[in-house]
Amino acid sequence: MLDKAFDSGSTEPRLYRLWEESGVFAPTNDPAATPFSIVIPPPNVTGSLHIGHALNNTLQDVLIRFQRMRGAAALWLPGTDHAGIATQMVVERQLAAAGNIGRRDMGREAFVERVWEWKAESGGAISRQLRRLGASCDWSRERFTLDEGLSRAVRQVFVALHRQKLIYRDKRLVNWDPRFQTAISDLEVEQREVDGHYWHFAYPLEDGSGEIVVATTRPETMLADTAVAVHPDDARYTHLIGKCVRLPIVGRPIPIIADDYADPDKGSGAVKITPAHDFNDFKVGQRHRLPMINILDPSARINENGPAAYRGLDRFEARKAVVAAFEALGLLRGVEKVRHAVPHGDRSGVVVEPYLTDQWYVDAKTLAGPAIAAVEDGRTVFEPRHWEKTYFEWMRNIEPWCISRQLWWGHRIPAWYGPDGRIFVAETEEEALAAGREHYGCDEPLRQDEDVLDTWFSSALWPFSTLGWPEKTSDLARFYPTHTLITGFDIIFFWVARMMMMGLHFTGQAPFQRVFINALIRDAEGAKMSKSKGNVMDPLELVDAYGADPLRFTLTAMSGQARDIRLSTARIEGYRNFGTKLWNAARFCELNSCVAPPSFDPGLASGRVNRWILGETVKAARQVTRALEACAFDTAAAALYRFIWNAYCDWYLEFSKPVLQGTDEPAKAETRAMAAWVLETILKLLHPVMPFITEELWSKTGERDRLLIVAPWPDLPDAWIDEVAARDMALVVGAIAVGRAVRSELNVPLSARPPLIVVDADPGQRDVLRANAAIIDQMLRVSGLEFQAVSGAVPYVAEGVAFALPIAEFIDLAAERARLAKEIAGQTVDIDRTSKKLANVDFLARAPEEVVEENRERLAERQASKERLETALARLEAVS
RNA sequence: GGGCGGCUAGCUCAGCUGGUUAGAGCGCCUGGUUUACACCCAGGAGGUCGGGGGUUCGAACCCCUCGCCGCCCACCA
Repeated sequence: MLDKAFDSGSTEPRLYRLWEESGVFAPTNDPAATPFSIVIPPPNVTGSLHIGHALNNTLQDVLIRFQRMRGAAALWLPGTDHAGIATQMVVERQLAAAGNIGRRDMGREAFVERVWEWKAESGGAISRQLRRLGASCDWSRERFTLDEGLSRAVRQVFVALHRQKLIYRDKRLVNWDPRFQTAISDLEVEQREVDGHYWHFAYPLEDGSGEIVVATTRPETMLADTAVAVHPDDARYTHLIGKCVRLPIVGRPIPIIADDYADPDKGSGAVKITPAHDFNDFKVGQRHRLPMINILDPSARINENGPAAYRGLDRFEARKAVVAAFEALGLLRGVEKVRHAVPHGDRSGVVVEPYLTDQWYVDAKTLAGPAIAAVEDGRTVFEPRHWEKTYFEWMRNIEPWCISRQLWWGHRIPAWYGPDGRIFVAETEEEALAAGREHYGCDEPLRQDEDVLDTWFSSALWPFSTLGWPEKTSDLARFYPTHTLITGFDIIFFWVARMMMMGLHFTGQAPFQRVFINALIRDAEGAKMSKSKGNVMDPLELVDAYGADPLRFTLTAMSGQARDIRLSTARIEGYRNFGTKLWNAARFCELNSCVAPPSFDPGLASGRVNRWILGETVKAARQVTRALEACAFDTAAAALYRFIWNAYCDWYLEFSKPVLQGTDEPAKAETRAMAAWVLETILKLLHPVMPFITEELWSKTGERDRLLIVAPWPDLPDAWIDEVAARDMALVVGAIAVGRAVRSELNVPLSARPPLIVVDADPGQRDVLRANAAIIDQMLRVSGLEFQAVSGAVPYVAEGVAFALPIAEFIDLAAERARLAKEIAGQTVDIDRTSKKLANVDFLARAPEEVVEENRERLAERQASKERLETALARLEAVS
């Protein structure tokens, strides 16, 4: 006997263990099975499961469970990302909290060892949390981006790209994060609106003939100015081009140059040029071969290139000092407050500085070509399609990708430097030394590059490195390219684009056929969830409170494509109730000994009600299947909900009661079998979204030869759809539903059991109603059918059949009059609209014939019911 | 400045390539101890589909325009 309700707390972990131990998460070895693979977007190893992960991984799990049941060799490959900066931060913070010495004092080797220790202790949290969600990943294939295999792939890719001149070392401006003291890529820079000032400074002309005014929001950079630019056509300044100004404070003469970059409409029209500390100025500096003076040290303090009085000052202190100096010199020409966007490091949160350093770059432009083409010609399709625009936009304007990071945790760059600075790029130190020997003619000591690679460099290889590349493994042959990638739009640039580039370059094939972009989760008010706002919803707490299934169903149902998801517990509660509803339906079946014998062939069922629910089941299965094929997860969830609750529970099980409680044994047997068979089918169809409750019911409602997780997906023949049964049952449903509304509106007590009078129906309809009299009796609470009109009965129409309920003694005349008037008004509106349409010659001439015909039938039907209602109203008036 | 998405019932959202009276869940109101289920059952109220214009026999859906809301990219003179 099933318990009163499903206990998720005790059942879910038990079932997950059962699945995992049964080995069903690994793809089948059946060579005939079509491979279907997904690689997980590897969460940061430092991470814990947040609600976004819950959504993303639920959708992946729905898809992989669906494919597994369909018989595919379904592989969901899990793993984690070493997450350079994030992880290094966590461990450094931990060291600090424990009062230990810092990273720099520890030294590189000891620190990295400490990070590995940390990883061993607490790095697996997110994998455990994914299990609680029910994620059916193949844990035997779990990968980590710093694993030996993946590291080897990274080195090989680096060396190959270097050899192909697609990786190179360059001295240019980078975004420098002074807190972490590392370069970061453009994508890791986040613009934040802050309050600041425009300071207007006068630079005196060297010959004393006047001054030129420039404006800046970063006064400290003037210490590194090497020119002032004006527009060549700016009449105010043409006479000054070629002259010099004497840079205040510093005292250096710098030229006034002509460059289009200067915009006559902005400020004074003259702009200070600081090539070493501004991206635009850098280009101007290159054009004019200006000196590049770097005045900042790695922590953004003024270095030895600044005036003595400023050395060692933090950039913001230096800013104040520079402004004060200008004021003291009488050269401050104005200050305005401005609110402007300032670049910040997305991890560190501090203002980043354009900074002149040597770094490694990937020639992204070249790699982007094939990646753009693959999406253009549809080898890879984004879902929803509009994200392709975003992808193209970025890919077509891509900049060189700075891949070196001045960190310790990550893949160390496989480049070695000789005593003369010559670079040897090789996969191993031995190879580098050998190359050095060949070059120098003797053994020379080489020093490996201190830097590590951007975390996203290894992630870019994820779809093939995790399958064993560069080895030609059977997994690689079988599961690459992967089928679908499910991820968030926030990492289309960071990750998806780069996987496309690397995948195509190294394997010749796009790494996935389809990229499904899932929405972003917000709180019930629409705010982005963040710890600082305190509005985060912890998925594990939600699992504790409601179970994994309701959370999964909620996320699936709300995964509509084009929008942010606002999550509320009310919704989760609703789907918890849905699970309970299913549980109780199963209890009902159990109570009524509903089991489907192995020999049961639903197609041979003869009962009208059974043939009807069979057809509905086929239709529901079609809908769910089609929706999941198309990643229309919300549509699948809606179809399941409707079918299970509104068709199976509300109608079919109610219809079955008179039979199950009756004495017609053959009918009883068929209904028992059908009820059980449909329930079984429901468990299968619902399993991808609600795996736990369905697996539990599967095991408790019948003798099973296998787990539900590997049961075959329902593939039901259309021939099982019986349109006649569907039409017949629509009549029964209509008679009951409309009749109930009449009773309720007229406040007829439930105890009243009048007969149901069938006023006007054709013989076939009468037969249907007669055959279902027991159902109608029970559900409409009437006492049998009568086929003779009685005066004073309250009429209603359903499915074109006229019914009446003799309930005169209960009714309030005024209420009934109001009801009829309202009904008539409703019909009148529709009749007017439809007849107007049919009177329109253009409509008749241009609308398709079937639409015209539909409207004709509709009009006739409405007019008939209106007449009936009017007659009834007239009779009522006569009584009163 | 460039681009994207959204604006449909009190709330959260469905409504595919234009064609019945625009739907669901939650909430609300009314009535229910019908032996699967009160995490339930039955019924009900509630929307000029952001505004305006256009195309069309016909527009929530297509076009134009305006208005909000959100996001992405660029911008620190």
